[in-house]
Amino acid sequence: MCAKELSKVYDPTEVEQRLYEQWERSGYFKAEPDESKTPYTIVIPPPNITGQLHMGHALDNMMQDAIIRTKRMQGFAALWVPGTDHASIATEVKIVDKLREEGTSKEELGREKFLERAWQWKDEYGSTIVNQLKKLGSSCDWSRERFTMDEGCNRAVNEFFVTLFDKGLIYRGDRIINWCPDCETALSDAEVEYEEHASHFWYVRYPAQDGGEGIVVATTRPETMLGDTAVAVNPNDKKYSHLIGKNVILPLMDRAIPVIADDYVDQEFGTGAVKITPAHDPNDFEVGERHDLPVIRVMDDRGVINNFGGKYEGLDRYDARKQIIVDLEELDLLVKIEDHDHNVGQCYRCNTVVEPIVSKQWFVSMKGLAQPAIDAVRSGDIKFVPQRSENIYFNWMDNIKDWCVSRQLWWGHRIPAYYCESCGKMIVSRQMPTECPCGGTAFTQDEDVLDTWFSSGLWPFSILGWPEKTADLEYFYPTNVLITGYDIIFFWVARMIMSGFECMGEKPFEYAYIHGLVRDDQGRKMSKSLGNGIDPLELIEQYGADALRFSLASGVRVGGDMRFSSERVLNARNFANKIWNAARFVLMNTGDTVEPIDETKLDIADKWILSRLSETVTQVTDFIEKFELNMAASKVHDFLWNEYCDWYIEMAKPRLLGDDDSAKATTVSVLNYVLADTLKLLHPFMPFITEEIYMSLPHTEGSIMVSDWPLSGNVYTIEEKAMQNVMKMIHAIRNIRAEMNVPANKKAAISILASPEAKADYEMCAKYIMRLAFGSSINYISNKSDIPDNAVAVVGIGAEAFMPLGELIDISKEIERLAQEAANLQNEIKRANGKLSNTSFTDKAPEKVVQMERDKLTEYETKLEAVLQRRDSLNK
RNA sequence: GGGAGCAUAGCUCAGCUGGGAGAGCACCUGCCUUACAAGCAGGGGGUCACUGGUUCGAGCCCAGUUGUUCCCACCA
Repeated sequence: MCAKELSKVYDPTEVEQRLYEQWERSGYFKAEPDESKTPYTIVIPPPNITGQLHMGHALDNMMQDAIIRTKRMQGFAALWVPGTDHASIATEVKIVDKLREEGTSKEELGREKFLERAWQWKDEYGSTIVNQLKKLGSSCDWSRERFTMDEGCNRAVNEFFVTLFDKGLIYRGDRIINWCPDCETALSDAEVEYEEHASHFWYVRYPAQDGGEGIVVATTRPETMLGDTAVAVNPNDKKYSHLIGKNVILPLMDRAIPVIADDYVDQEFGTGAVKITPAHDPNDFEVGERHDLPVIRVMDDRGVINNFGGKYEGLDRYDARKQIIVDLEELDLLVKIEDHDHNVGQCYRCNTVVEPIVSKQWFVSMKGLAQPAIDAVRSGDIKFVPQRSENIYFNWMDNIKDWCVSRQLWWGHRIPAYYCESCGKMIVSRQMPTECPCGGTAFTQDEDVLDTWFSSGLWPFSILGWPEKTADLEYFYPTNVLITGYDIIFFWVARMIMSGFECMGEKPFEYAYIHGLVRDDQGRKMSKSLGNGIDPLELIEQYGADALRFSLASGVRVGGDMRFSSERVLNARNFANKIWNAARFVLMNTGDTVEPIDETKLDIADKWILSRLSETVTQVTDFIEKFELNMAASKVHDFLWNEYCDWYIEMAKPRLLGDDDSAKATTVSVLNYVLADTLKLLHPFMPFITEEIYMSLPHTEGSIMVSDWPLSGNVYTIEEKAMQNVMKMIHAIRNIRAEMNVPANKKAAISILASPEAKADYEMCAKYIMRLAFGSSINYISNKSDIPDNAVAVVGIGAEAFMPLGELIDISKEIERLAQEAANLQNEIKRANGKLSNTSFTDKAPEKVVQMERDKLTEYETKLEAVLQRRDSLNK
């Protein structure tokens, strides 16, 4: 593009779309096993097919993209595998809702037709989220896009299931599980969310069978009493010892149930007596097993009382509760009601209060699987970033319980267990068996499907070909970093680690980078119900993907949540515009070609900026390596804006306008090369604008995506230091001009009296001081006698500057100002002297620190001398 | 009950292994200085939550207190 065509304001919309299409066509996103390169692999946390891109995705994917882009430029075979998750329960809930709207139901449709609908749904909506990820600029290898329910993933699921079953690590049995009466399926413990609800304790008397007073129990769920099969007390509890072994009458049901003794009961809590409902409470279930109690399940799958609930049959669980309380009151068996806040478990998908229910389900035995996964993190084989997020992991893993993996849903991987239609024998196998030992040849597959996370837990290797031994798997596994939020450590991260060791015998990733949540500007979780969600797509449309990405990058704290407001994006947009205009300036001054940098021709300003660039390259590279993207982003930002634009470009102007062709050419080279390297450093965060500019720089070839990551270059310590002093002087001059309200367009003659050591530096920078300190002329003087009259003085390091500002100078005020400055310096000198005369400081502090203090002291003393002399000379 | 994070300018947050408190926004002053007013130059503004300790030296390390956010477990 010709420089003249660049508009004054950067317009991201057109650029982003065009470049993304170009990138996709170019094949730069693709990665193949390449023995000449080192692999670097990231697998995407597959978003749900029902999903809409939200800020969490945006953050997550920006980070992955930034890292994979960096690695690609650093010469790795960088692979980022994308895909989507079938999200069994989440998707099924949505489809069921849709069917309800249409006036039908999944039962009416039947399994086969329902699944057809589900696949249609997937085809229709699964691409939405993918297209949204593309809008962000994600450089995934789309040719490898996967789906957790595709054929390969299904093979992996069956393989894993059968292997675990054969090892005895998967079993089927009646256990207490969390049941969602709305979704009508079992849930795993991780799928239950607890929330505090205001509720009550109901104290109910169970009269003794022999007509005695009996026993009072307290309960938060009175409706479960219909299924009580005992009352338990602590064996050491004297107040109840006489009842142990006797029977009490279960009210409303008129059933005699025993009073049993069990250590589980806390004498101090409630009445010290507990009603035992083995079918509806996990603790009671265990008590029941110990005492061989009957298990009576009184609710059906919809949470409605069943035929074991006597006259309450047909009532919803909450209606039954109300009725039971009324009835107990009438019987005078309700002793009292207490207010009680109570944590209730809710389904993480539909928020319905879950019911602990005994049910026949499939379980994975976890203890054995967990051990190698725990060890790997303990030993540092897998590293969590930040390290403290390990705590969440260990806490879960150390207390891991068996995982209920069966779901009474249709959308998902069907459990590979088959039942012989002749003899009922169960066969677990990779494919439908052909013959049963009994001779039967007809089989029915288990109705249930597997927990979504059963398949996503295999993601890092199933998408590379497992259980086949593919070249991809060999080359790209284990992956390097997994980036995700702390909210799915249990669901996903932990399970991938376990399955990784089980299936591959090796960790699935080296680093688990755990980031926080994106919150609104008041620190609240973004949610649909609050309506405080910020739509990343709207932000992209308004400000551009680069701006969104940069604002996210500069906001991520390692491990912490981030507050987000669109103001941040506005800032990033302004930054994009700043870059754009810097580039515009460079291109306006650049011809068709750019000479390579000739070190022998470099000016002090060139060396300064190159030195600063080198430092920036080191830091940015380092921070990205440590996944500290916010630091990396802010370093490039500061370099580009505060050093390259504010100083270097300004210093380039007098040279570009001058008539020294060689200096002009050198300036153009440095401007271009430094800009190109800076764009590269910025590319991981702002891929589009950097590409757009990079491709228009004459000395670059091809796409920035596949350019080489910058290496740190020469550092010019001496020039950097000298330049710094000059910059300080310029700053001081601007400062005093502003103080005296001298507008920038009113130029002043500047005389500089420099020390012999600093003289050369200040002379070299004449043109810069002239321009940046608003000089009309500049001359270097050697004697105090040459100081112009009526001049204001600025004391810098190694030099003093004088500006006759004519009528603006009030001698008496100037003397006052100098006196004030002298006082400040004296204070500093006093402080430094105090420190340096403290022997414990000089003895114990590192030499470097002491020396720094000495240098400061000398500097202040020199300055003070100059200030005092100046004051005295004005006084005369 | 167990555990973790956070507390720094009016707001949002940086601050690396301890060595004179920073940025952006907001505010004030002056500038359309031909890359950029989505900008430039300058400025004001902080008892680094509190208390104690370690240290020559603490925003940073240690102990405790308060406030706040979150995670886990769960008592019927």
